[in-house]
Amino acid sequence: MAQEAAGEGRRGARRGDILKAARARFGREGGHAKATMADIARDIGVAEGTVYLYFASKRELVLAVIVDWFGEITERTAREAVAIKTPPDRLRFLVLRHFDVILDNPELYLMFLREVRATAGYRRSPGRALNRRYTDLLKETLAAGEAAGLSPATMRDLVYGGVEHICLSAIHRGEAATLDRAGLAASIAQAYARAFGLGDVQPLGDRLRRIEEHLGLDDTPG
Amino acid sequence: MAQEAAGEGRRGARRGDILKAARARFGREGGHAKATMADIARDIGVAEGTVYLYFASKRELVLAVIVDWFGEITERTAREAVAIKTPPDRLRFLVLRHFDVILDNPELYLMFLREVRATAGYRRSPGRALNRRYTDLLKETLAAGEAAGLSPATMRDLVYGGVEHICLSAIHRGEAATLDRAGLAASIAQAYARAFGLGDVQPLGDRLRRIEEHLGLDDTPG
Amino acid sequence: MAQEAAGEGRRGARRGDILKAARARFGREGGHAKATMADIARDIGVAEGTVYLYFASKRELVLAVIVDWFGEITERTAREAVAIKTPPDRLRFLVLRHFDVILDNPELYLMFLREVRATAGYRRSPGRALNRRYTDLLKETLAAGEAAGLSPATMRDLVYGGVEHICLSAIHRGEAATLDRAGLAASIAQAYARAFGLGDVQPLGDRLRRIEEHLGLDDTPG
Amino acid sequence: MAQEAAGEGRRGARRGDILKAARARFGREGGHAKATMADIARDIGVAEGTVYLYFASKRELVLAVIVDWFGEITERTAREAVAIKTPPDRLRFLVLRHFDVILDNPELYLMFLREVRATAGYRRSPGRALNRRYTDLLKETLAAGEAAGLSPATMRDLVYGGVEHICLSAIHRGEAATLDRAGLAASIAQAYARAFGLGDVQPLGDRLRRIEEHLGLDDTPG
DNA sequence: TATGAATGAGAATTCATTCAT
DNA sequence: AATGAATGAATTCTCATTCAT
Repeated sequence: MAQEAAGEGRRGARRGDILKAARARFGREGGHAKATMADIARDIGVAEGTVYLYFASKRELVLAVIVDWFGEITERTAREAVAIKTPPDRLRFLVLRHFDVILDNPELYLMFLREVRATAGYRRSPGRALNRRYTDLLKETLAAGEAAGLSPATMRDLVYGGVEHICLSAIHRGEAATLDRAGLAASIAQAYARAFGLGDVQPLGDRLRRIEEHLGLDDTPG
Repeated sequence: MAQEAAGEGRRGARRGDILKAARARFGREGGHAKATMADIARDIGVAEGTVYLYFASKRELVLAVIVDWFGEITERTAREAVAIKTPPDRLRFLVLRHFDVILDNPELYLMFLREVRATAGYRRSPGRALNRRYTDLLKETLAAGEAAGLSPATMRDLVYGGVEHICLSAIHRGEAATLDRAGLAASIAQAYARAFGLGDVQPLGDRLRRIEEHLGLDDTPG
Repeated sequence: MAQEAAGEGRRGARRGDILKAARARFGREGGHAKATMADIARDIGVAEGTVYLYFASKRELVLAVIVDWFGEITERTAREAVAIKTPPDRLRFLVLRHFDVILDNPELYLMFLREVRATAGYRRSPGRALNRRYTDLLKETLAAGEAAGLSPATMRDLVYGGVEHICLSAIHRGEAATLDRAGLAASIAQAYARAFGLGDVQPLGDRLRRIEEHLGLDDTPG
Repeated sequence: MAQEAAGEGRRGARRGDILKAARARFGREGGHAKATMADIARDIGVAEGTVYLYFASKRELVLAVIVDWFGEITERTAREAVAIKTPPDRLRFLVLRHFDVILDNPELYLMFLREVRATAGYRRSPGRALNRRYTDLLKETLAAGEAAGLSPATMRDLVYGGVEHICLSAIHRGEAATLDRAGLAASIAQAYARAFGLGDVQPLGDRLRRIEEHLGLDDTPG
């Protein structure tokens, strides 16, 4: 039972210590490139060789940290998402969550982008499954939409890509801290809902037209 | 005047040779990380030290290559974009162009993402102005639309981020070559047009104002 | 008695398991340098520390494997050699056997060359006695010869060195498998028999001279 | 002209310094395994990186040292050998020379055996040609003799293998210094001359043919 | 007897940058 | 303007051996 928790037991505990120390180091400015195996070993008071008893190489440790981190996020996100019933609300929730994921751990996210996603063997990596579970939450939500010519996967890429880009831009401008995550998430979710014909969101133009007609205003004044 | 042309004069010619060789090296698999200053010097038959007479450091050379590359793209895109009158068509054109930019030179684009945009001093860098001119083409196009709560800059980020994400995903899956760029660009442009209310004959804001005036509502409520 | 058999008793059995696993590992491409103590322990399902209860160090295990291996070979060779009565036949037999020893276990033989024979303490090592018994079989055979100025030990070194060199050359050329061991052994044994005046082998030149004289042919025609 | 000497010129001089320092280090007890690149660099007062400007890796340096050493030996041996006319004398000379080569630089010789000859790519390596030139001196000498069923290459292997074995045995016994090289060389050369029918005024084959013709025997019996 | 987690020293290699000529 | 030889810091990974349990 304790074994099952994958964090108990002498071996599991030590492995957990290493992962924790590594995540902290990798999360610092400069990311995993600046962190050395010696640093991590020293942080938890073991010999360098000891780290290699648990992770065969630095790259493996990097990947393990990401899997570990993404696992937590996915777990939590999936748990919370089920409580949100309507697609538009769920979309807003997932967009906001992605803002949090990136802005709270930019270095880890960049590490994921560069080291995991950009890897040839990624499709079969253990990280792949986790990431898939995470992004599938959005894909399923978007599948409720009815966008002409766009597959759910493409819609998902558009959403995550857009959020990612906004976050990285903000980080680069040094405005990450002051970003109105919730507000942006709401606006963006609404925009995408319109884009993908999600929920009962009706194109703004159509709604305006109805009002204009009702009021007897010309279609194209002056 | 000859200097202005940036390609005239003995000095300009040599500088151009270096830029060309560097762009070729940086564009290869592995990008600029795998390319050494010695490689570049050897390619054009000069000594290593000579490169430093034109570029103070490798980083500076990297930035110069990007500015050079982006300059060409921006020039061409701006020239071609003016011929396209309606915002929806222009949006589709710019989306397709971004697909081409990334998929034709993935290594250079990644270099731009990591090395240029991710730089503290980016805002004042010469590359910044060029990139701004490039992305402003889209920003202006999108400004014609009006989505509640989204600034033109944010809309632009959403569009470019989405395209970027789709391209990188395709590259990672090894499906970059078979991507239906034109088809995807059309669908995506349409989706964003819906998202941002683009393509309506008249900007939503103007129409709303007319309605508000007609109803005798205040200009700035609450 | 049980101890003497070196294979009886709980302790003897485990020791034997380790030796067997080590010999297999050491015999692989790369030899003992590539084999780790952990490999060997894992092969027989014991902990690394356990191996050290039977062999004080890796070096000791290496030596024990060689003694073990050479013991078998010597035993068998001595047993079979007694049946061969004439020195020339015995020489051929021992040459062929040496081809077999080296070509069937090149890695073990190289290990013997480098690790055992090249050791300062070799003369007193347990392996020394065995190897001596093995090579003495040849030395005694050659002692029957009457070579001017060559001690039996030197003659033995010449023979074994020659065979060794031919085998290693063949291995390096990748021709070890196609070597005509028996044929080569016969020719080589005959050459050495002539060299050392062994048995009734008379120098070819002398025999020819007798024939030439008998036929009345000139010594140096044309 | 100075360039031709392959040791002149600034670059050649530095390369020569490194080779010299490396040969000295590799020749010490423990051989090249114990010598570090840092040792060699320090010996001649340059930075570690400098060594890598002349030799791409430690292995390449090892091979270069061997080629350099063997080149000298071959040059000298070939030069001196031409003055010795009769095969038996030449055989004795080459045997003695091999004693000198091994006993004067046992560590370098072992390095050659392990690192060069035992290498898959050896046949095409630059060292191969040199070694071939060296051993061919003996092969040609032995070709004058005729031993039933033994190719000149095999005869050469027997000779060099025998000498090698005697030397290594002497080294291992700590008797290398007191070895009577000249005396042994004479006896051994004589033994091999007998073995291979060398030293007879006329090749055995020719004499046999004459006898066969005299007796009216067929050219190709059986 | 057996375990197996922990140790820790040790060495090759890269490459942007400099500066004397 | 051009050369190109020299620099040297910086980090990963291996594995025989030990010893507390």
